Amino acid sequence: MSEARDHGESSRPARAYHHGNLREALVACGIDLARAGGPDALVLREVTRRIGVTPRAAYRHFADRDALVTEIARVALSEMATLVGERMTSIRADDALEHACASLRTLGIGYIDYALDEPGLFAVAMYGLDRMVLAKPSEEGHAATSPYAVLEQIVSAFVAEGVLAAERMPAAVTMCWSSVHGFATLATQGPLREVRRARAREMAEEMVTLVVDGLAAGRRP
Amino acid sequence: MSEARDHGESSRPARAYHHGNLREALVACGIDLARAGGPDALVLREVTRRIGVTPRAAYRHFADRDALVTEIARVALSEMATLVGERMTSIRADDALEHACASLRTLGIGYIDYALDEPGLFAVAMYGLDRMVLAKPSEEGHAATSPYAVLEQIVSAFVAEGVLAAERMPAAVTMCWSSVHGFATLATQGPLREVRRARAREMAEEMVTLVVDGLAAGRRP
DNA sequence: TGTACATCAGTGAACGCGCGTTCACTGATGTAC
DNA sequence: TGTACATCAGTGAACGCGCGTTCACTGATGTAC
Repeated sequence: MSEARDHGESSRPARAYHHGNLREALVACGIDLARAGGPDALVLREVTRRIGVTPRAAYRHFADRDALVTEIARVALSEMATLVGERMTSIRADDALEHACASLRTLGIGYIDYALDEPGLFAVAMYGLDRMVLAKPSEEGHAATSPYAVLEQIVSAFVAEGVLAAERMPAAVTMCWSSVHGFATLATQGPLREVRRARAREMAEEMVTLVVDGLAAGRRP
Repeated sequence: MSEARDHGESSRPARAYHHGNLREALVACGIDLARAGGPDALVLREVTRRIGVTPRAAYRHFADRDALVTEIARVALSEMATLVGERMTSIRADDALEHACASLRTLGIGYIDYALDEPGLFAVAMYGLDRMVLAKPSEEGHAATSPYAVLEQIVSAFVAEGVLAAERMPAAVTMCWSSVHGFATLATQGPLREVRRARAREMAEEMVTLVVDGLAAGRRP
């Protein structure tokens, strides 16, 4: 809900020739299509058709369809990050371990919630996920934006609290991400598609709890 | 490797008109295409082209493209089940808990191995996964064929051994499946695509170990 | 053992569709003087 | 303040592609008698 969200057609009287902000309109409309039908529905011609502009016009703003898809993936990813980020700020906890647990829960549930609420955008977001991981957290200034960097940070807190062996950290990160991503995928595009939304949320919460508790209870004698 | 695997063109002199076993040839060739490029590469016209038969001929054996895709998903799923099943038979363990742990590891790693070895077929298999879950294990006679049923059986052993609370079983099943499926998806179609195969296998083993150990160490005081 | 005929398993050509992308263009905008 | 002109942001029509699917058909096969 943070970026370009309203259609160009509504904002201005739409001058005959120069649209004004066609690029933003293309992205906004692309988001609508992606939301409704995932990556396959993100058809360049349909986007221009809806805006009431020639297909060719899109090429003034994007090199090709792929560039548009990538841009929308970026927006979706940042929407998800915003959702998680907002929830994260309201976490209050007494000790550090408790805080880490709550953060991990919030991150996992947030990831899944976004997928359940916006399955189409979630599917497109996976398209742009590549750079999310490959960029090392230390390399980028705004590490906190990337969900993956946030995950690493939280799990490292478990290590700092002596609850998780340092050498197990990579595996723990992988497990957290895989389980949450896997659930989101199964519930969104896979066999759990038929499960009612409310029930899916319950299942997600139980699963995330199990993951987090498993990690927190790993204290060695 | 269990079902139809060789091309029709190689097996017989290929009579001019009647192909002989076109249906099997369609499936075999479809598998080749799916293996090479996933669901999108599974193009009906291309299949018939390769076999050297009119597109129309396919409709003698399949209602439409979707029926062919479904059939290939079924084959892929059964290949995966076979792979896991074979590995499962060679498990030896002293006590029941140890056996359950080894089984769970084998199942998880097998699932991921199949995805890593056959990413295209894995992607198509997800297409046919729906019925795998929705069919309750008790309802079907050959419950052991479905990976999901096997998973439920193994996890229930953890409950029987008093290591896992009965009310947590559904969440545990979900977690196992999600983490393994999520990893397979990330490593196959997602951001972990770039990771070298050997490294991906290492990561998978570490992660599965973490999951299984977490479940086994859940003994309550 | 030979023939008639129903059935089976393909042919060959075409339909309509919608896509991404490219062509040479023209109308609108804003800046220099 | 007015005009010339470069630049920007679109138009409109078309290209080639490949897909899934349907038409009326014909050659091969096997069974009944």
